[in-house]
Amino acid sequence: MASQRGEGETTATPLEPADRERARAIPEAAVARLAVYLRVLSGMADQGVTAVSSEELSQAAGVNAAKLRKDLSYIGSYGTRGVGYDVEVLVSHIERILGLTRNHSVAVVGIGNLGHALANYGGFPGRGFPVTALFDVDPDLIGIPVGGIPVNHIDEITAVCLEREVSIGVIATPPPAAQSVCDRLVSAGVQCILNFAPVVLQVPDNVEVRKVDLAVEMQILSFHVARRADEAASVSDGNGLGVDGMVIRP
Amino acid sequence: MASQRGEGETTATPLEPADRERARAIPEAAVARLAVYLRVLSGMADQGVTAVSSEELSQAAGVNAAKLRKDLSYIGSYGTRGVGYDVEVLVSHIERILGLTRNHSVAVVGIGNLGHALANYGGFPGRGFPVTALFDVDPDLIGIPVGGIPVNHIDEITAVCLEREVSIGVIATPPPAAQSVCDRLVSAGVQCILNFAPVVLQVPDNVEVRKVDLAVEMQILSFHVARRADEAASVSDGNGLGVDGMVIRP
DNA sequence: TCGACTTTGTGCGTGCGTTCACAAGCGGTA
DNA sequence: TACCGCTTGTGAACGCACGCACAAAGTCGA
Ligand SMILES: NC(=O)c1ccc[n+]([C@@H]2O[C@H](COP(=O)([O-])OP(=O)(O)OC[C@H]3O[C@@H](n4cnc5c(N)ncnc54)[C@H](O)[C@@H]3O)[C@@H](O)[C@H]2O)c1
Ligand SMILES: NC(=O)c1ccc[n+]([C@@H]2O[C@H](COP(=O)([O-])OP(=O)(O)OC[C@H]3O[C@@H](n4cnc5c(N)ncnc54)[C@H](O)[C@@H]3O)[C@@H](O)[C@H]2O)c1
Repeated sequence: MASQRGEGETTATPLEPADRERARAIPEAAVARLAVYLRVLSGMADQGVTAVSSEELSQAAGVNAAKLRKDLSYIGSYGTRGVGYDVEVLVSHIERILGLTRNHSVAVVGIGNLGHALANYGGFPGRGFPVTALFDVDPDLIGIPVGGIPVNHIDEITAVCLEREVSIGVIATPPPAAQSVCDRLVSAGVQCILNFAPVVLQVPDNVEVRKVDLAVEMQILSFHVARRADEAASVSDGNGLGVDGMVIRP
Repeated sequence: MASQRGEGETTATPLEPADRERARAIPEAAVARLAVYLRVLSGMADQGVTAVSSEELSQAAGVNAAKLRKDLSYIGSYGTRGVGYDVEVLVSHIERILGLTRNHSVAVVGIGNLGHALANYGGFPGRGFPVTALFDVDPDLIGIPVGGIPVNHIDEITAVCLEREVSIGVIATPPPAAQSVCDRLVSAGVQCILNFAPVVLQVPDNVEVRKVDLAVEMQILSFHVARRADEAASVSDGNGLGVDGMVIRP
């Protein structure tokens, strides 16, 4: 995958003033979808597709076509009426708005089960997020390379993060250590944090945190199971389990 | 109204009709937060805290106090004015609404880097989500126990899912296999899917999909880095804001 | 060159979610 | 018992986001 970057563009493309104001006004929800469009578009580009309509793209991305067009309009007018969008043009503009014209160095803290998976994962470097530093407290891990990067001791976090210009920190430690690790990342100058520990992190205003909480995801799914079961129960008899004849048809 | 403390409640607590209507009306966003409150409350309960005010709880959960109270009001009125909430009471009611009074059996498909981490993770069983089935296509993996569960071949997915009453399927395969795996899960009767593959899954209406997309998370972070950098640039850069029209929100 | 057709970009109504602000309700106290 | 201070629960206003529907704008063929 990975439509290669660093091709024709200058390494640090600053946004035009007009784009700057645009970027400020893009709704958070739209930003998340732009990232999805970008991936779909990259896939299309890899398959040699050069043009795409909002209808096609919206279906591939699983959203409403009007919403897609509105999302794209936040970043400018790069479509051609009557025709659609040029895939490469769209890719490059979304990348520019998302700040992907520059690489973002990633540090992973906590090289356990999850940390290993993240460090070994090949999907990030190809998308402009090279993992350049790994940290842990376990003496047995220090110095061992994981995914090609040797693990550093957490105490070296400030020096290493500064040296390697880490801009995104990933927390994959046990919950009790998460806040302390977060604090250390922040004082090392990291302003973006992706948190896997099921803990609500307290950070200063200038730091952006996103959390990935699998237990929460499952509980949301559970809620929908329950709601569905109740719906079924209130329609038919009081038994939603066991013998239903699997009536799922697309 | 079922307001009495129903301790000693049986494993399958059906929702009262009144609650059923409530549950249907809970905004999706609130459900996600309820799951967070639940975890914070569980932590408090473990530390012996028995009562909590909306102010305390909201700070621990990192949300606005008014929002927290509104969220809690969706599930009923279980607080005491002038005092606050009883931690255990709140825990049990949130669990009931989220459908956590019953266990949800989980199947993981794709036992690679990520699948191993998930299968080994101890955080799910403790929260009512026992992992009871693992699937892969790799012959070397079939039969090998991971986290105590032997890996089955993907071709056995229907039989095994039915037998073990799997209600949540987790997809951790490479992207090209994801849609096909999803289809097989669906035809095995699984109606809830958690997808780690960076692919937009197509599913029938009666199936609920949630996706965890790390690349998207990082790109959102990247967007904020870029926006912040531009902001800094426009402050030091005098001519940046000559553009007309566009109104910027504070 | 012109007209017909296609698809974008967006103004606008609608509905959901967030926030404010305060009355209602409860426990403690005199 | 009556009062006081505290916290909940919620009505109401607001703001954002979604999606419809259509004019604008371009392409293509004749
Ligand atoms: N494994 C999963 O599938 C999964 C799923 C959901 C959530 N999580 C969460 O992700 C986090 C990591 O999970 P895991 O399964 O990889 O745990 P793990 O126990 O396998 O690994 C944790 C690692 O963090 C290291 N560590 C501990 N304290 C540290 C500190 N102060 N500084 C740096 N490193 C430290 C440990 O040495 C260990 O290597 C946990 O918070 C867990 O709740 C994991
Ligand atoms: N590892 C990470 O940290 C990470 C991060 C983000 C996203 N992801 C995504 O998660 C998914 C899994 O990542 P990974 O690193 O574990 O990959 P992996 O290659 O280590 O493991 C994939 C596993 O899936 C199995 N598999 C392949 N086709 C299958 C099929 N049709 N049915 C069942 N099993 C099949 C393979 O045998 C392999 O064991 C990928 O889609 C990846 O993009 C992973």
